[in-house]
Amino acid sequence: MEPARPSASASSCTPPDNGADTRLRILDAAESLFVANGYAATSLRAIARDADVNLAATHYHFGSKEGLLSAVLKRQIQPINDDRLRRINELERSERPLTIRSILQAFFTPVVEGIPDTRAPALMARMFYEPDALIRPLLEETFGEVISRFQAALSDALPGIPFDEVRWRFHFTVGSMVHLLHINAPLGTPASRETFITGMDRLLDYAVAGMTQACPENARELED
Amino acid sequence: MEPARPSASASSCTPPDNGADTRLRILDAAESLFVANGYAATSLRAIARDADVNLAATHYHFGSKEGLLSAVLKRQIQPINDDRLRRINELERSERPLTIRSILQAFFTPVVEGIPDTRAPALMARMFYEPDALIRPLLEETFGEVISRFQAALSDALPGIPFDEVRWRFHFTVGSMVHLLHINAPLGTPASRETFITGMDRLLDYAVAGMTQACPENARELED
DNA sequence: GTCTATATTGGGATAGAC
DNA sequence: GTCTATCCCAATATAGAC
Repeated sequence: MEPARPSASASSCTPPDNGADTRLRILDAAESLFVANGYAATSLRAIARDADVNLAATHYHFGSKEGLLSAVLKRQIQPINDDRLRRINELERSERPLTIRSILQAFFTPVVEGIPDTRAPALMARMFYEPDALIRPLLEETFGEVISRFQAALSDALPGIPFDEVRWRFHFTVGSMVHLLHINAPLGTPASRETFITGMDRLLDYAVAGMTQACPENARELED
Repeated sequence: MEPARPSASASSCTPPDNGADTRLRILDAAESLFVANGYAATSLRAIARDADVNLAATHYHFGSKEGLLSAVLKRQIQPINDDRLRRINELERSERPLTIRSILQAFFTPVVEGIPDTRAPALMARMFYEPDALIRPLLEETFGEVISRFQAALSDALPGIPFDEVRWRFHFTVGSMVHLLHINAPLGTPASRETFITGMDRLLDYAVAGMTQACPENARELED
């Protein structure tokens, strides 16, 4: 099915369709199937079929199913978390004290702005509650720094609230977000972008209210 | 391993250890494994081993893996939702208008009060985001009535807020709850009960704040 | 780097003795 | 109702030709 490329284009020019393209096609297919069916129910055979590559190619490029999952996660979720850290750092350089709203915006926005593409939110949601034991360390490695970083920022911005209470409230906030990601991308659907954006806007209001309960003067500080 | 029961106790008296016990042991084992590893990664063979029954018994009693899952869900989650409906109905008979807090209490409390036992929350959380296609209709059948019932009650109690907005806020509330259920019972751990109760109390405050944003006078109406 | 072919294991489901 | 034994299929992974 896949015609061989002319050897003239095999140099290091723009069309990279010969070797490295297989790897990308596997990553794309694996991502779609993991999102649609979960990790356990997705077979390497199905991935190879959807990617239009040979089964053995999956092992050649990623070593194992677990290695493939790790690569899929790293490609999509790490950029989001890196962007979150970049935003919160920049925020703390520019203004102090931070508002709850601005902190949560730094947490939510990188998810909305498809980085690197729009399937990232769906993948994030699907992987978040995967029961497979091998996924837990991957997730804790991926999200641990971001969570504690934002917990600290939120605690600074809520000086009257015990840290334990802040931790709980942020926990609920994360749950609300993951739930939103699930509903807009439950079964591999392309996640109608306007509905998703609307949901994220309302999520911000909801989370600010929940985080700042009993101190409403904080809720709209940034609303100018 | 399993010694035969004396035939004297084979009558319809209290100790039902001969025939119907197998069914219960399968249900218990399946529930634990589904919670711990998810549906796809759990094999009937593992269930039969843990239940100390023969593999064929799982098919005899439940027909298929899917039938077993359905039975597991029905046993644990339906009582919770029935209790929710009972509470909201009773609430609407006794007082009007309802407060957001009392409605959400009617939604959360049945989850906390282990009905019929304490593994129900963990099962509920695990199944909520299962990707397997066969689970979606089961869940929509199980939760659909409860969700729309509580959406309506919340909308009645928030007369100034458009129904669509109420729907979104309740959606986030459900997400927070499911996330809490996951964290206290992520991998088959027995879900330390005091931590879980603490979380549910704080979840109620958080959700009331989120639901009643911009109308804080509603938030503590029932706090007498 | 990519393929065919295969080794090995485990899955769900069923038939038929007891 | 419960067991043994088995069918049939799919899974991950690998060896070795090209």
